[in-house]
Amino acid sequence: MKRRAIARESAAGPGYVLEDQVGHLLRRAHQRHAAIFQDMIGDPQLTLLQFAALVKLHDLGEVSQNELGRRTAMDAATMQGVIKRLRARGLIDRKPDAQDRRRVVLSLTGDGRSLVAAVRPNGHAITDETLAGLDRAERRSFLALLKRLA
Amino acid sequence: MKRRAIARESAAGPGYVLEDQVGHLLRRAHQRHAAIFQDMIGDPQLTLLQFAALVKLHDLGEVSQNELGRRTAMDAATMQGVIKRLRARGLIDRKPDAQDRRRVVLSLTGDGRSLVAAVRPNGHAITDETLAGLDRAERRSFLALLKRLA
DNA sequence: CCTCCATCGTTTGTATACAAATGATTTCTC
DNA sequence: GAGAAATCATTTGTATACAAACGATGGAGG
Repeated sequence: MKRRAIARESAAGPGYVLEDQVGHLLRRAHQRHAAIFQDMIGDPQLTLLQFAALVKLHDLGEVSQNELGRRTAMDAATMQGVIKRLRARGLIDRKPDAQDRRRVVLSLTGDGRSLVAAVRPNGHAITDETLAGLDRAERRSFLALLKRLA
Repeated sequence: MKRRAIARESAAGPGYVLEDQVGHLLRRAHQRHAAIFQDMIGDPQLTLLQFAALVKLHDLGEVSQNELGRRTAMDAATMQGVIKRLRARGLIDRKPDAQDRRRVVLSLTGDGRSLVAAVRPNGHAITDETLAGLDRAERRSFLALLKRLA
């Protein structure tokens, strides 16, 4: 049965179905999550990456821009834009690093801390909604496997 | 034990760790897959979405632009750009739809078909490399769960 | 047959993503 | 300690992503 199916696919073509590919499924799952995030985060202006940068910066206190990028999986050029927009909203401060003059030290402003306090709790509901359809055991299993791929 | 941990997190903060969130993990897994794709697809100019559009168009023969977008999970504006670049490379033809004058019918050119034939086999190796680290059973399980989220 | 509504493809504007190159600095190495 | 290599932040250029608004067309209902 299995063998027949494989033989038929090989004859008819490469048996490559776009909808079954990990990459395509990862992309669609991420799309869906992004939509849920925008719906539920509570601040329509805030994007996924901006939220990630704010939360991480809140946890770290002070970091250089590139370091924050590494911690949030953004490259330097992308981080550039994200930080620029967060600074424009007055959520982030920057000052030169005393030890290393190449670096810029980032930190949250009062508004930034307030916003994190206000929206971070929504993160749990967003995660929950993203995983809706999976039960407890399935979620645990899925997250464990996904973590090994990331 | 579990209760202690939860209580401590609630006291210290929301217990929201960026690295453990589905959204962040989905994003990083997709990033890694995209890098593997660019490495292994065989045509450095070809992107993930362009590949998806070509493969889907190969399977369907002829479709309208919006329809192809639906089949590949791209919105109309994104599809616009993807098709424009594929047309610029001479991989795709377009002609007006006889029945519906709003529509444009897309199809692969000879070059387009050749390219699909040349690079689609690499898709399997890309999927394989993306899932490296998971054994057969884990892959099956992961893909089944991911499909339910997408 | 005519108006309302949906769909099609397009454009504009904003926000990722990342390669590649840049100038300023720091660190590494001999 | 000087030259080489690496790191930092930035800029440029290309390619997604998607909301929103657009004009053109199509279909449905009265």
